[in-house]
Amino acid sequence: MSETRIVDRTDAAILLALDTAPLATTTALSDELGFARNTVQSRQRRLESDGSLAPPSSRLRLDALGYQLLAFVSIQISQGELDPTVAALSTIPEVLELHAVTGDADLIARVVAVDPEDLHRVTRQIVSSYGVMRTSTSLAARELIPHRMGPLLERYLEP
Amino acid sequence: MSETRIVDRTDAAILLALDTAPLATTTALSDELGFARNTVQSRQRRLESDGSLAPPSSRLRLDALGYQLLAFVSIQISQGELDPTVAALSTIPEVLELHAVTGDADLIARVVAVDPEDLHRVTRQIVSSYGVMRTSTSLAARELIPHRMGPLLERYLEP
DNA sequence: CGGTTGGTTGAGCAAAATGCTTCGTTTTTG
DNA sequence: CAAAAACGAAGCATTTTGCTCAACCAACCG
Repeated sequence: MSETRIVDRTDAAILLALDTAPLATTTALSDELGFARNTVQSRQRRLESDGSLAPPSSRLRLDALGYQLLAFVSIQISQGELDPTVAALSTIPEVLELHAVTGDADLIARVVAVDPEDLHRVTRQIVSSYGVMRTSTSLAARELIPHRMGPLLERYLEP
Repeated sequence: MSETRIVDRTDAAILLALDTAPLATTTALSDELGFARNTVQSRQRRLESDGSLAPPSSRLRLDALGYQLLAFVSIQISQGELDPTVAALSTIPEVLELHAVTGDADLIARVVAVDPEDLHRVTRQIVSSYGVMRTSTSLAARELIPHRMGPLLERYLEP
């Protein structure tokens, strides 16, 4: 049982304040939020060491890396070959996420590419990976709601 | 045309170093990487003000928020009603992302929930949103590759 | 109920980091 | 090739950090 600590109101307030001023100092945050500096400091450290936070590089936006194309690739795999298939797909840098899903597909991969041709290359690489039987690509043409956490966090603020 | 600045080798090195030590100071980074402190400082500031980085709260992991369930919901909508539909779906906090995709579905939403019952509630809310005709939910049972940026960034390090 | 534990606060202080500026050198770019 | 932009190095006043201590409060427990 992974005893996952769960964010509380204080953590949420700090995280939301950081969204407004990502480079804010601990002192500035404690001033603004009305917490003691000690509190903000220990909370920030705890969030980091807790494993509550993904690596900082995950903040990097894909277009800032030159990747203009995002696709969701549904993947059907051979029965009982999950582990080696995952290992094979892990070697493809453009595969940003991989999920085992219910439904007609077995896996869903989040994939990026610089242009259509590049996407084709990556898709081909996926198809030819160990254990992969069939794929189906959904190209994300427009990002209608960019990844957001704010609304969930704001729930914590009103008790 | 949004003239998007693109990350270079220096930026990539800084971001990757931060993954190892998220709370590292600018001074420590410049020491470790062999760049001048000025350089690291200006790069970090530029990344933030550039819009190259997503809000810090996007680093927060879902399970740290108490959300154990992740699902991809395919959504078919009424023709020509995109904007109001997006507006309606935006009001649901559990909808973390929304993409317009090619293929049989019109939209794909990334949705979280605390438990199956909660997911059912959220799904119902999506279905009953303005413009939504039909949905199909794929529950992400296991996260096989958690969101990662590292492999893409590491490409920048070898010139 | 008394005791314990865990988190918050406030204060203080030395050490460290930051913000900023200047200047010479590269590197890029038109 | 020349102008412009980026980088490295150095210095310094100011701010922040890291750490410690003591007091306080709430929840928890035997």
